[in-house]
Amino acid sequence: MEQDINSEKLILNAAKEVFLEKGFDGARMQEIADRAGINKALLHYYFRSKDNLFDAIFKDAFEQFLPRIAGIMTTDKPFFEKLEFFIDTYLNMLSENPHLPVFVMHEINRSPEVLINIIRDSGFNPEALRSMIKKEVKAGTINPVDPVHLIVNIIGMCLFPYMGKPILQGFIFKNNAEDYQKFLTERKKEIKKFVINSIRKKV
Amino acid sequence: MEQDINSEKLILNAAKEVFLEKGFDGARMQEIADRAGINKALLHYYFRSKDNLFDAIFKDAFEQFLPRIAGIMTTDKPFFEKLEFFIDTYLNMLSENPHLPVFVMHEINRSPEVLINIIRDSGFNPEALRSMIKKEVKAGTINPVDPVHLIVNIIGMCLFPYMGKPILQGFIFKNNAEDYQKFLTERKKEIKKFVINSIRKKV
DNA sequence: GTCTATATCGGGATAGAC
DNA sequence: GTCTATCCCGATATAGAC
Repeated sequence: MEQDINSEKLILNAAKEVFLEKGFDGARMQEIADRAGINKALLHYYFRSKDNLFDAIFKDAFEQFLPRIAGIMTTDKPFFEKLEFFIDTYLNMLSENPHLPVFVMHEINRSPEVLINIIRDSGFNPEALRSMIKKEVKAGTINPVDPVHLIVNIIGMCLFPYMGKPILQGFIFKNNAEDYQKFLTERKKEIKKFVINSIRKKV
Repeated sequence: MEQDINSEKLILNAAKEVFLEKGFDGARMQEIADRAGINKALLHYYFRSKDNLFDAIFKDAFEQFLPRIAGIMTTDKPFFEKLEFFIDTYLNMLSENPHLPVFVMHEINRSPEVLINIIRDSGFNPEALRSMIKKEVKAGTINPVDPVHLIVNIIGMCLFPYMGKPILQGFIFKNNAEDYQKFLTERKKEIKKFVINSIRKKV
């Protein structure tokens, strides 16, 4: 654990917290400074403006939000194992960053132009994923299924319990946080079961 | 079409647009006034403050966001028909209000206390839904499945393509809006197929 | 009810001492 | 590099004429 406690790191950590909770428009430079335990002027010393500070955070957050599948897909494990591994890792990431999805989607709505640049930078290539699923369909491992729809289904099922936490916890679980936590851990096996049931070839 | 073009309606319509696009913190009273074609001072004449105006919009939006299932569930149609009807109506609503999900979830993060009041007002009762699904499981119509997980799965699959539109359209569809629209219409049958495949009893 | 003009204040940004 | 004090604009809100 290299706990570099220099000011820049402190600022970035605090800024990430505040921006993720409040969004760009709701975030206050004062609050970021307070949480970082430093002065407001220092923010402008390290990052010239609120926009600059935000960009540093957002780029990072967005890349984390994009499922890191390249690594998973190149292994030679069986398809269903890859699938389960992907669901596990993505849900783990969400547990550690529960605000990430709403933050990213809200901010992208605000200014979709930013996306263009990030797309260029990121080496994200959906084609690998597509062809992999097609291969499985051809091999007869799984039922015929459109790769994009399958991915969107899975990610949607993973994201919603985190994005909708206040609603679900409030309405369905009568605000019992413990019950909701239990529900979240259950989802790993539930999503896997649901997906595999749907696409596995029947005997 | 009773096109009541009195100022209050004009304001509410404009406010809904702006708040849904920008969120509370990003919305500007000036922009709302402009879009309504009236003066900024008039906003404060009808609604005392930005908060008041927002509350009027949010309550409405939130109730729309909650899937209106009560009516569907009381019919005596077969289970799978109810299911398909639910998916169709929910996706139709989202097509007409694409910003709704991100808006609601972002704003609820900002101040979850508001939820409490709305819960009290709304007559939403998840118990009916729960017991209905349980009944189907018992009757052997569908595989054993936890009702809450099933609902969360379905709603997640419906919501994500709308919330993540800029991302999906940008990354997967190379910013071709037409292709993405086609994808969205496909989802009706894809989600139904995916769900039914997963829970239907095998012969 | 609807407007113009203005008060008030919060928050991003800068100056300048140390 | 870090602080205090201050500038200054933009945005909500109000006063008051018509």
